[in-house]
Amino acid sequence: MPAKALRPPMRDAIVDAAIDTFARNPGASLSDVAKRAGVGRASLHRHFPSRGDLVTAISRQCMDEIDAATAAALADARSARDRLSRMMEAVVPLGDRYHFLATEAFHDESLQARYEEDLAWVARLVDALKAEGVIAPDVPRSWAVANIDTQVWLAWSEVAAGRLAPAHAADLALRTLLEGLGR
Amino acid sequence: MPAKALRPPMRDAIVDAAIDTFARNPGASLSDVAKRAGVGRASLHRHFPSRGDLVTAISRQCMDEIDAATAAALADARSARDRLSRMMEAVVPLGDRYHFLATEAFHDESLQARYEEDLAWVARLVDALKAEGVIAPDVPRSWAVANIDTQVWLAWSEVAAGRLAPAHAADLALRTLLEGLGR
DNA sequence: ACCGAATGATATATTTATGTATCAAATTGG
DNA sequence: CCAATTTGATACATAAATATATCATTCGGT
Repeated sequence: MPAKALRPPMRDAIVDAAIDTFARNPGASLSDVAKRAGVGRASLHRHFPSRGDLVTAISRQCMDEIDAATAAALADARSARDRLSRMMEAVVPLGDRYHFLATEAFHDESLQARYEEDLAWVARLVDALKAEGVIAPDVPRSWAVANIDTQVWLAWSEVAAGRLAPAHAADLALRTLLEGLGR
Repeated sequence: MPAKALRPPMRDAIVDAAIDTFARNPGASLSDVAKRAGVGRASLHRHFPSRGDLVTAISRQCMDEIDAATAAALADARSARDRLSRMMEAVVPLGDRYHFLATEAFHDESLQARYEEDLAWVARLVDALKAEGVIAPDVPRSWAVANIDTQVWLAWSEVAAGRLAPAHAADLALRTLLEGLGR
């Protein structure tokens, strides 16, 4: 009877379109975003007075989605390797979100802090993977972290380009990380 | 006595500065480029009437440098694996150039064709690596190509950030491609 | 020292993106 | 069906980047 949010508000459509647009072209104009969202530019400004407001909203949304997806995926992981595997599977479909955060310079202080927490989480995951012998000890931590980021984005790109199925892409990304392309 | 080109012309300084600037921020303004090159913005417009002219000049320069570096490095390579290894070592120091080309949409037709040739070269290299058993047969060609591109850029980034020495970065990139981070 | 070319600084015009205001039309909720 | 809100279209203002033109100064070659 309450029937809250029966119709997803225009705000969400704009945010989705903006993520999509900015992932492909970080310098895209607000007209581009409005066009992709199928709304007038004026309406966009009603929901997000300035470009910065939109970017902040996007950032928060991306973090929310990624945090939620990983939290669910990691619920009953039993090892670091398991956590990596589940994380990749969960995050690859959100690769555009992930990439947006990775290339965005945050103006909002709380978002900045939250993002750095996520980075630190990956760094700790890498350490745990080393402790389990999954990642070699002589691989620099920064190299491993950068590669995890990259493989997620790469996998998403291949899916978005229609060259790979989501599950296959995530599998290839994980395999490339842990065993390379060899054999 | 001819003493041609004793002092590198300002044109080269601008191109170098532009590559550097655009690699870090694709949306940088011409003022940024001029500042980094240490020249006036008016002088920049004398050598490159429009932004497009500058971008085209950069693209050509990047391709020239990369083609020259790889041609030299591949002179006496005896296997596909050898070609990959030498190519990576040669190209990682030019990673900013490489990445610029990979993210640039060419307006010039001849540059577009030349770039696609380079892409096709990498694709053939991947096929040869498969034939040698260096790359597994079930790895999609597009995945391998994308990973080679990415590892070059990643290695350069780590070098540029001062986290890795050039030789170490190229080695890690090659190893990550062929064996992953594992063991 | 002189001359010509190239440069930097400055001014100005043009374009593009951004942001604001207004209003008629459409959609929603009652 | 009606009223209130929301939307899209339009017009307008502002800011930033781009592009062009001018001129005094500097630099290199002679």
